[in-house]
Amino acid sequence: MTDKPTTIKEIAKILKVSVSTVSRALNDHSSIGLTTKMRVKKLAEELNYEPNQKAIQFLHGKSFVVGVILPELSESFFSAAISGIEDVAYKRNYTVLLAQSHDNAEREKLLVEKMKTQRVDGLLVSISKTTSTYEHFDNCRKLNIPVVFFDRIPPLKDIHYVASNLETGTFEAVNFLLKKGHRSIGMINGPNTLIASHERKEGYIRAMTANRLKYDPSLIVGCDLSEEGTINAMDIMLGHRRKPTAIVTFNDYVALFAMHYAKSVNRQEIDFVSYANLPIINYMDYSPIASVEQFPYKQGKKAADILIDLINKPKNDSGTEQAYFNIVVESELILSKQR
Amino acid sequence: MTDKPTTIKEIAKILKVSVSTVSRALNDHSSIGLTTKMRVKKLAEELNYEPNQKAIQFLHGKSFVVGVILPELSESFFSAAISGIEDVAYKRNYTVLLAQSHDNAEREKLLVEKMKTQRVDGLLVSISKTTSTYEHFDNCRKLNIPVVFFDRIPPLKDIHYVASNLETGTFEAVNFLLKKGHRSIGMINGPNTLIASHERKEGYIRAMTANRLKYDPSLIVGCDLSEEGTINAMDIMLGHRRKPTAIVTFNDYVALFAMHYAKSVNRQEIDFVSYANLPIINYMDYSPIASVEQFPYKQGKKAADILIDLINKPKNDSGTEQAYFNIVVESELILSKQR
DNA sequence: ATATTTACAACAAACGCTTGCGTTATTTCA
DNA sequence: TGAAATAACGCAAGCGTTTGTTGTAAATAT
Repeated sequence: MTDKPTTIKEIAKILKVSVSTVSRALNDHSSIGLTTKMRVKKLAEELNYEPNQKAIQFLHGKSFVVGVILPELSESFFSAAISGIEDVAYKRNYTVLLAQSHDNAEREKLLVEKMKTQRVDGLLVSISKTTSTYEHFDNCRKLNIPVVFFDRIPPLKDIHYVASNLETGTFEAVNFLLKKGHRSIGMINGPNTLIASHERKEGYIRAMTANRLKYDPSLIVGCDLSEEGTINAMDIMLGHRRKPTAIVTFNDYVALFAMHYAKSVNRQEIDFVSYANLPIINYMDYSPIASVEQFPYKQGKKAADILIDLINKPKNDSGTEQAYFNIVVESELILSKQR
Repeated sequence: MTDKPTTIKEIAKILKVSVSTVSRALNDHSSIGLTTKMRVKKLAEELNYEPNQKAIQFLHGKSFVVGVILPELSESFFSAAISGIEDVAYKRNYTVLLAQSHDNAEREKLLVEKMKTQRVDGLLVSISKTTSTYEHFDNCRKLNIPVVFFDRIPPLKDIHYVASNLETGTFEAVNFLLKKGHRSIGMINGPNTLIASHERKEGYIRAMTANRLKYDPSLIVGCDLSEEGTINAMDIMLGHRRKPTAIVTFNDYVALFAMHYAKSVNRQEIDFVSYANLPIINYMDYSPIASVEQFPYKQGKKAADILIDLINKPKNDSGTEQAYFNIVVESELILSKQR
């Protein structure tokens, strides 16, 4: 039946008016008579007319689409962030083009390329673990596509980003453990390439010194975040001469692996503190006693808002100094519910 | 510097050739001389030329975008499915426009509308828990936008879908428990509105009768999948006169709640079997002894493949009877690794 | 040397829609 | 009654690309 979608032209022909009249009628332009307006709208309705967005986008050079590139949707941090992004995007009449890099720098590059050819109006990016070059993003700037990074941000100047400050949350976490009486606190940290690893370390150190305790670097061990890596780290922890009685882990997965291992070697007395990623971890029998919450939904919202603002900002007229949004969302220590 | 993106026209002007020549040169058309080709390509490179997809899509009336609407990304079934969808979409040169209904029928309707105005070439949908009317999808057909449902499919004739058959997996699960010696097996099922609940029940019944055992309907209790609902169901289970020694739960969340509750009332001896959703559940100390795997990644791939085939199929020339793809992915019982 | 093919490139239309401007009637005011 | 204001609509350009057709020179065949 309905083969090709109805066009404005067909309506015009049937009603024996010009296409411009139809267009204006549909857009409630003031210079169109009420009767013609009605006739046009009625027929449009009947014919199931839907304006061809492709044509309109093409005409305006805008797509009302924001691209989102993130490492892994299955990580609940990101799926929560996406919800935030979606919510503001829809509220502001944008749609979301989503893609996962699967923590692969190559793929990430490819995706940026794809987004570029799709001519998204802006890009929201959380970079992959393995990304070490950043030209593909510069490239976007050349095409006037604003980029806002969130959570996993590259070590660059002159970028827009939204990220959480893990330093304060970590400070709170370590401080909490100290107040609880722990004196030897271990930390299973992430790879040094991540800014987040440094922030955690800083928070740890600050908490120690704030409590007039000596900071023992050997109590912080790096880890590639895999299960094997975690077990290696745990072996170091458990064999440490200072016998840590509490451990701060890089994320919930690491916590899970670590706790599991601790239990298997009968060291269940160790207290764990982690960073909130997995909602279900609270349902476990042996779970972290506290978590540093990073508010992914809020971060997503914020980032999307900034991006869309950026998109709609009048072009930087050569003279105007470009301002960069650097939003830091404070993290917060949340004590686990007693179960 | 670079304000507006470079166009083919500018290249033409600079090189003093026609736009068509430039276009053909860039597309390696045979009727363009090698030297001009080179000149054009070189300049295009220098000017950072990127073809304006909006214009191209508009011209062809195609967007090379498939829309995906699903309930919740944070459910790992869906995030896995998305990965499958993405993979085939990219391989076949499509991009993915994603949206979550958050299990809200209203929002789902809205999203379909949005997808329609965005003129996606096709739609992949897993309907929300609360969806009960389906006209919004019919609407797509009128615009010649093919729709393929996956996993959560509506009870309609004449639709394309990919879904898993939970009946066989459930049969295997119950059968497995019976072979293991259990004689009283409970099932915490989902709401009756879901087809999946029925399939589970059917599988349960078939396994019982296949083993010449009487089927006791009171051993299957419904549940709204919340924690409270699960605890209610568990109370019924635990108070049942036949004392179930094994329980099949609707999904991993329910399993988690149930196991936790079982442990808290010291009934840790009960064996659980669930449906695989959460990868991390295997890291728990007290976890299901087996899971029914539904292969979300595979389902996603399959669904996307069908959709894109549909998109590229020559239009149904009035006479040709439309064929509907109804793909069933068999589920499979996976025994948990001994840990 | 003339006719015919070949190689290369330009012209122009088309996709659906918006919008500045021009063109009619019709009304309003002096 | 004539001039100017107003209302209602049509014309046509333009957004960036692709593509069928046409044009023109050089190369080949006769």
